[in-house]
Amino acid sequence: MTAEDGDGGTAPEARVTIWERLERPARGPRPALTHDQIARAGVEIADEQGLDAVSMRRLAERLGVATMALYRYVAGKDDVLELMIDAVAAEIELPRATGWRELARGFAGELRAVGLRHHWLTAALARTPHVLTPNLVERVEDMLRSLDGLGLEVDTMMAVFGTVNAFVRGATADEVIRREAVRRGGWASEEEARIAYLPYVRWLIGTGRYPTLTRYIIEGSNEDDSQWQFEFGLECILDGIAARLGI
Amino acid sequence: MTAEDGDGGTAPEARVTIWERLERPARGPRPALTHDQIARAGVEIADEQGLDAVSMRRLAERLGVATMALYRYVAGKDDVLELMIDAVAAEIELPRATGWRELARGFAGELRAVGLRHHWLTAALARTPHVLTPNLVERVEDMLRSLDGLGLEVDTMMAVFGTVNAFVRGATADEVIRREAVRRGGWASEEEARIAYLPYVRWLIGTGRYPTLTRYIIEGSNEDDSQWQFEFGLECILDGIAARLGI
DNA sequence: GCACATCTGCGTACGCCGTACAAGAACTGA
DNA sequence: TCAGTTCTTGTACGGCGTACGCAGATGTGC
Repeated sequence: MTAEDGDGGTAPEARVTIWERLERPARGPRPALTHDQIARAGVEIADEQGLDAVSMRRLAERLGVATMALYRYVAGKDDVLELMIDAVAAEIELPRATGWRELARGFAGELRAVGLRHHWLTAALARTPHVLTPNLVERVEDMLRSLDGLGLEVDTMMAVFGTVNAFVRGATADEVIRREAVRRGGWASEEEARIAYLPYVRWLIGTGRYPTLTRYIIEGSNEDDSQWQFEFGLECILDGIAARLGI
Repeated sequence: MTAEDGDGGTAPEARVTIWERLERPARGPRPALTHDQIARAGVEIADEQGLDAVSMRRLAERLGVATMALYRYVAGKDDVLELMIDAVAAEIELPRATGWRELARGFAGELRAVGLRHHWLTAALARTPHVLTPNLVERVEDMLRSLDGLGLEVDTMMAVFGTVNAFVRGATADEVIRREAVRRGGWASEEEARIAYLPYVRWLIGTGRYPTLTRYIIEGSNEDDSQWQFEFGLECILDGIAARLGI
């Protein structure tokens, strides 16, 4: 939260993104780090100890440089997050040369997998303002291309992508939050967490105001809930899109 | 990130949520604050200056008490976030006595409206571990009840709710991020932001690797994009659910 | 070969943050 | 009245992001 003022009546100043500053000038001493190394180190720390553990000091320590050395490569911590997001976005591998529906399925599954593998991703995406990192843009392009030539307007194509994207992010975020609650609470399994929260749940049920939810808690077979819910939702969405657009 | 260890082999300890600690004992001096006031003050600060501005010090200052006084009412900052989330969740007003589809539409629209009105909500939901606040639970119950009696299993009912919920949260998050980028960049309008990012977009287009995205940028009529995209996606989802479940 | 512009790495310092701790103030029930 | 309980507060600690300026490494033009 550095440029927080927002009240200045100044003219729209051009924002220079990291991605435009990547090529290094050929004048001074050779840099000791690359942006890739920074991104990788950040991802490692976040994977191991959570996003809050990614501090400039710890990052520098892991890279073997002084804290302030990092600021030669990034303008601030937000840039680090952006590098990290782009790094894991590269892990999204889309299937080649299939129809839009297969590609959407692949994109959804991969995005969810990445979000679960890197449990900090959801929080990072919610924090950083600039989300058009190169690797993400590349996936968007692939998705749009699969929808091209079906007689849709570009706005509609983007809406299709946006719908799938929004669902996957929301579903993954929910799932991650539940898993994180288990981890941060110090419980070994979801079962232990359920036991720990039992008094609260009992209190909820005891109020008598949530009969349907109570039925879900008691009757529901909560086996592999998340995966099944995700696939159910995704197929509904793809069905709805196909029907509405006639594709 | 207080209970971050997660390695202790201790037994599953019961977690006592705020909601169970709300009733006060009748012994000591009268409390100067209520949880409601704390929630309201937090929401005000976040609305005005963003979620990062909600610090225990600032919160206490606005309430006219010392910083540490807050800790008589909350166990830590996470509790404050939870109170804030529950406070704005109360703003979700569902239509009465309609079919599941109308109710889902209402829920979606209201949740999106709340998320846009309180632009910090998305980030808050991504940070706090415990998301079963009373007011949220109440909305879940209403949604589930509207699906009851249609011959669905409880798991399916919950999946329907989860799908709609995930989509709305994802879509709203995306929208908020875009708006926040404008605000934090200090630009007065989205048009100014577009101009500021023009060099980057030009660079993206210049690479020639994103032809379909380029077409969207050039041909797309980006008028009221978000609202239209949201409604398009929502209707597709409701269509798909109705068709798949025969309801 | 050498001065100079330029870039890199780093140490220090400032003002924030969340919150542990313990002592004092306010209130109640006996 | 007064012991017991709860509420409020000041201080302090370790951590955070990063502004600033200096020392040294590196390439360029003479």
